Amino acid sequence: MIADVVFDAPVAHPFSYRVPPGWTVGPGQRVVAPLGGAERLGMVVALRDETNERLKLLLRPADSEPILSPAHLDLVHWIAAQSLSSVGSTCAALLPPPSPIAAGRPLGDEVRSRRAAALPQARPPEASLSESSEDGGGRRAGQAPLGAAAPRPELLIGAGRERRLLERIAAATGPVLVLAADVETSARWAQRLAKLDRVVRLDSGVPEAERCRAWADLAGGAARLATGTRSALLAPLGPDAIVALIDEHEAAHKPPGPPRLHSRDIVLERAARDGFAVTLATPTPSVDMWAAALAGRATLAPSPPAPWPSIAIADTRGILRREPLTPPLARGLRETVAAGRRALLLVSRLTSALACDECGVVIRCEACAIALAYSRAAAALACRLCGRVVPLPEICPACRGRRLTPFGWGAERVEHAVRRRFPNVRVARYDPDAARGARGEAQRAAAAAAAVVIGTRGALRLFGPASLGLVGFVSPDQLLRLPDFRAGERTFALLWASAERLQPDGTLLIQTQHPTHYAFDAVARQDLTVFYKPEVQFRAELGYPPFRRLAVITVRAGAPGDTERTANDVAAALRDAPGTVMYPPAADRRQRARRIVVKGPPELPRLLTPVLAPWRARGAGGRGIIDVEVDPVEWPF
DNA sequence: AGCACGCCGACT
DNA sequence: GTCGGCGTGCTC
Repeated sequence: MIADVVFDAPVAHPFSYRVPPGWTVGPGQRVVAPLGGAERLGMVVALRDETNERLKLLLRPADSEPILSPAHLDLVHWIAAQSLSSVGSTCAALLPPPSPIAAGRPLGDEVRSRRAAALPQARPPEASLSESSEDGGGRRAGQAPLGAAAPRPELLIGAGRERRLLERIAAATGPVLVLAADVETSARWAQRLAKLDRVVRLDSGVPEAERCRAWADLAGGAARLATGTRSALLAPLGPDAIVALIDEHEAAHKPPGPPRLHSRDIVLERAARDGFAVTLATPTPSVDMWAAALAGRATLAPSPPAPWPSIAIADTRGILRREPLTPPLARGLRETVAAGRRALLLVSRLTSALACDECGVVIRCEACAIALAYSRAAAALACRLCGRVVPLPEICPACRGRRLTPFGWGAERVEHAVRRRFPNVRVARYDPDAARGARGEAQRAAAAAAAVVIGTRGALRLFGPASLGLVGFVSPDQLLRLPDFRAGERTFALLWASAERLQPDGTLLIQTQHPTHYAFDAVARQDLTVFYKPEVQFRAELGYPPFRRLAVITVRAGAPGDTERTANDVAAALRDAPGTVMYPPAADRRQRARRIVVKGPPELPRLLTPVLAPWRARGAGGRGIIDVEVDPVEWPF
């Protein structure tokens, strides 16, 4: 017997091994096998009734039985094809690490019969294995395979959505899986569900042994309620399951690395195949899901409007801003603090840059070409990419001008201004991305005790619902102006999330030069449609997702000349791909790579795969120097 | 991805 | 004279 095994590596093909006599392995079971002189964890994708003495032997099973049913193994193939990732990497990202106990013994079969019963053994007949592996991906958010009989996914929106979800779970008798974008949210939901029944956690926030037991308990029926993150997407569930995805709009549902596919897209595809119900709970759905609902592929379940803070706009047009705080925001801060309430100032970035008042040039890193971050405290400029620190220049390198001033309201500048204006108020800066570990904890404690917190969007998680007296958006125009078609969507989500954290008599104050922007209007009127209607129209007119799909191809060869030449070769090949539009290669910020953006129809992955194959294959003529990101969440420029 | 092999610069 | 850089290629 020969087993075809895939590994967590960007290699498209499986590796073949002899199955030692007496073993019973199946497709979907993980094994340890020798590869490249090391013992590596792999996934058996096929078994062949042949033999070849020159092949190496498998070393030991890593799962005591298949962790993926044939149907789910096929789903993994679909995911890999969608995202142009390898099957092995996809398995590695979407499954929990194998149990050390199972890996240590030759073969375990004591739980086999019980567990197999809970796994769906076959896909709906109309969606055959070969069809789905070949299709490379017409289906998008909320698009069920033709003829499948799964209920439509439901978007739980509005106030009280999480309470409603909890009620629904309480009423359910079948298995329930709650999927969160991060471990902390998974933990929070585990606590909530614990009031109903025993809950197991499938995420990395619990010890590994507990995590493994959770999977087995869910499969065997010993546990009915589970929470987890991305590694729980393929957890064993019966067809009567309820699966809930929390905060569907969160970019964290599509973390870096393979498979580059949003958890929402994976869970919707799985639900359509397995025939279970999906609930997406979010304050502000992604535009993709909203459009799916408009097209009838998902249903909206709104709540009646709840108490809402007042929204105030401070129009900054025509005002030369030497101060981050306009008079209305300064007054709001003073009154909020005086009333013993807390305030949050949201800045769009942590740092400011230095620019020349005379010629307008921004001081950039010589090596990386990105704007150097201005620090008043350190009296220096620092590069966020390479770490280089240079003293503040006296004169403009471009025009020799002497008027260099900071621009952009970074957290540090805003903090300085607030402290100067309110010397007796406890002010804290919170930037969770910059400060991790012990320093992060200290910062968190300082922020928890402060009356005024200044931070980027990550600071929102410091505050519960209806806990703030004032949220000030110092300069949301910086967010809106980002060269990213999702800039509006992200700004809107942040505004709405801020409003939900304000007390009903609190105030959301927005300083902007675009006082009539529909994102602000929608929040002010507490009406999602005011934002989504024009946004969906804009996406449709300009051919952006979800109406067209995008892929970003990064080319990086050894020498700069090679990179450029290869990028041009790839671009020439793409120009002939039917139904796609290609934007010519552009240098990335570090000038070390070229990026090519391709727009295309829903089946874009299938169109790209053969065209890019010559560059994606390694060895044997291939170059292995390109990287493909399908459906990017962040615009790369 | 890891890891080995392989050919050119600064040093115990 | 070696140590070590990472460019190229392979792993059943």
